[in-house]
Amino acid sequence: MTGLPIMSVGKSGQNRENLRQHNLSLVLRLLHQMGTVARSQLTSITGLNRSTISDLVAELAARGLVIESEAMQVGGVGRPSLSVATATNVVAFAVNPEIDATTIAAVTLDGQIIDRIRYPTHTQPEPQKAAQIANQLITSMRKQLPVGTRIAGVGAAVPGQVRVNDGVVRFAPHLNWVEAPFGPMLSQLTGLPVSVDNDASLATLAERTYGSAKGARHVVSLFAGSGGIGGGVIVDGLPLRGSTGYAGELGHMQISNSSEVDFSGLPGTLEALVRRDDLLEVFKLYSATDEELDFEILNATDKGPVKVIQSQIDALGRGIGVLATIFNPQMVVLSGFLSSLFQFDSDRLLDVVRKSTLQSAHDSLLVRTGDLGTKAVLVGAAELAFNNLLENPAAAPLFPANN
Amino acid sequence: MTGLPIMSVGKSGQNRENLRQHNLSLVLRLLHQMGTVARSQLTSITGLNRSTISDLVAELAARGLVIESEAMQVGGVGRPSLSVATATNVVAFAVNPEIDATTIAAVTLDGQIIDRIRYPTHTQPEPQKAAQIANQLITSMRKQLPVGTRIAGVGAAVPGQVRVNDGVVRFAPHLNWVEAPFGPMLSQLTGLPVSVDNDASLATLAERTYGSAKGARHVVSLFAGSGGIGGGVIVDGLPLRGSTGYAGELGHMQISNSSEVDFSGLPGTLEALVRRDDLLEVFKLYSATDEELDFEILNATDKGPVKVIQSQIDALGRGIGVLATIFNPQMVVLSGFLSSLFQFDSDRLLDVVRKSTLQSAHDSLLVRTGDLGTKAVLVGAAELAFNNLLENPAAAPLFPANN
DNA sequence: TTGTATTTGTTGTTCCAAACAACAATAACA
DNA sequence: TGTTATTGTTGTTTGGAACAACAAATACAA
Repeated sequence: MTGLPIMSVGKSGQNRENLRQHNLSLVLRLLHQMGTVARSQLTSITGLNRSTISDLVAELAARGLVIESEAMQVGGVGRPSLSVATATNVVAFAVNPEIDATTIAAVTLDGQIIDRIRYPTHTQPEPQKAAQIANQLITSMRKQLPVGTRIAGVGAAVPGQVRVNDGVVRFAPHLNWVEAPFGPMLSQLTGLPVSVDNDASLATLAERTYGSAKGARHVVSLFAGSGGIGGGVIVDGLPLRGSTGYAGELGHMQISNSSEVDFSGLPGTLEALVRRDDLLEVFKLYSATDEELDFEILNATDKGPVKVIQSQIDALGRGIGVLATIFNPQMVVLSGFLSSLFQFDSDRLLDVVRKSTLQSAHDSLLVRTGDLGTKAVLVGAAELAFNNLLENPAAAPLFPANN
Repeated sequence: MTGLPIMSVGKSGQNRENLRQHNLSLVLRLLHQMGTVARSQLTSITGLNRSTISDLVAELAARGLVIESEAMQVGGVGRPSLSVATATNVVAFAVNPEIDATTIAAVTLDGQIIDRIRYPTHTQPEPQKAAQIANQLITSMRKQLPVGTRIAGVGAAVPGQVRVNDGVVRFAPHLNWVEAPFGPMLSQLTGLPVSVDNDASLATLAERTYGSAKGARHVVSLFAGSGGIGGGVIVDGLPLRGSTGYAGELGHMQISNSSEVDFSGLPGTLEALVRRDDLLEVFKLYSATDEELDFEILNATDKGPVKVIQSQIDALGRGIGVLATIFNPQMVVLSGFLSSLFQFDSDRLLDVVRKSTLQSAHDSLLVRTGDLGTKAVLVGAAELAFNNLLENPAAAPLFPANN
């Protein structure tokens, strides 16, 4: 019972530096999420003293991360409080390689996309090629950013399973990538820190920070696109990652005895039962944008399509029920064509959910559609890139846009 | 974008008191988990300064929570380090009402059960009655504890869904309790603080702290008894509770199209497919202890029983696969007769698990049996009761055993 | 046995971030 | 115009962790 240190608490003692870092991080995170906040609000939200907030904001301003402006609030008694906002010249790059295109965006510290390029490719790019494309796009975008812009880093959202620690894409079936060190490659090329994660997990993060799950502490999200069904989970305010970073692959959970297999070869999973291709087929389409598919679903009346839609709604409902039972979240967020399914017959979906969910967990459950659409992945990827800065505002490096 | 505070960070700014509290809590938690630790180890584990550890330990000793003793380590160069251990006179009571008995235990701060009473009942007790029984047992046990013993509180492990915030048992099918305020009742009777949680969640906590999942940060546990299948999840070192406290009801997740229903009326769930009663029936037993059932399973050779066992193994494997895909845990811990199923044919179980788990999440997955057996629930309940003390060693109240 | 190197505990001092107190600034309102 | 309420600012206080110097206790080599 003695001897070996059994726990892995890893230097979690708190000293003065941690204290300051924690508070700086807290203030910057609040501004990051809320955009503009009065200093007096910061004191009441954090519980810190007026003078402490003054000091913290001054330090953040000195580092060029926030800007103090004249009071904007009107109506209250007493001296008007100064407004604090995130600096507009701090950005992160978001990278999203997909089967038919690679997209790049520049996102500001308050979550606004200020620039965006979509670079179509004929075939699915090799990892090395995708990294080169991304680097070129970033390089050219970097030149066009306003002088004085500073870059926090790069976040990549990949449709596949990602080892978050080292930025290696373990398996991305739609890109045909296996054990691809995309993060290190792109970091090498750009000279910027690169973080990589699963696209659906990042979209979830974006919905939590700016979208329909804003501020929620317990969220399950399902995200469907041409690349199957992805998922993301927020537990107590933080993304669920699991021991090696693969947690949240909600599309691949088996919910039925069906022998239909998904893109990873598992039978009876949510992804095997709720398939974009099956919808396209019944609508006699070879390909369609998300908007076109949405239109077809919402206007479906023929028996064939309706039957397929209903069967997918039923499977989706069961999946949601399982997740709600396991996680007891405040809400479930649906994106991509899943929100079309929801809107087609929300009563049916909610009914299936109710029948598949443990009563207690169902009581306060909300099912919603995502707010951010295709922005979610990019904003989420930028979130990932901003994380270092938000975690340690005093020490995280910033890079010049043009040198 | 301004105005309303959107986030719910709730006074999370850190001040000096928090700092001290955090460090006291950290040290006490380490001792709680590791039993006896050298002071020099505390410095290296926490990263705090030697003199700071000295100060913290002195404060904890002054409050009677820890004891410093002579150096026990031998062999090293240099001055031997003093040993620090948790005080032996601080205990929590664990309460576990079940269908046919109510069990009480006194557990020390280092997780040892020093006293235990099982009080059989003929019928399932009403909440009020169960609270009275528990109070009587606690009162009599309180008198027999050594003079000077101090009590941190009471933790109750209930086989059902518990609203952790207010100690109300929302639904416990085996006890036939609905919306029963068991926590407040017992607190009223005993005059002690009472916390309540689901029994399987607490057993998981115990396995994480002292059992086969000791020190693991990502654990899924499945726990089977006469009351169906319960579950518990540890995410990043902390129990998963969900937004209203009902998370982790893993037995009630639908994994198949079967129409068999579980105790909560849901069809096709893990609990509906892995049933103790089905095993008893095929063994032609009316009732059996866990040990008897374990013996029967491990020695089964007849075609009928083997077939049932195999079918349950297959369902269990699928359930584990779903959970491993969702949570990507380091390990899955099986307790109760699930460990018997595992031991009967571990190859078969692991094979099913492999086929139901996303490859990435399967790579580093361990499946283990629980170490603590029936102790787990009681130790876990005591953990719950100790939580206040561990969270804030300087402020949490302690109560005398005999007055 | 003695001396040296090594590690740990102890004590007094230093340092730093947050709290606090007093005052100035700026609004609403009577 | 004076009063009240709220917020920002400045200088001081405070508490807890780090630090430095020294003492204590061991292993090991000479």
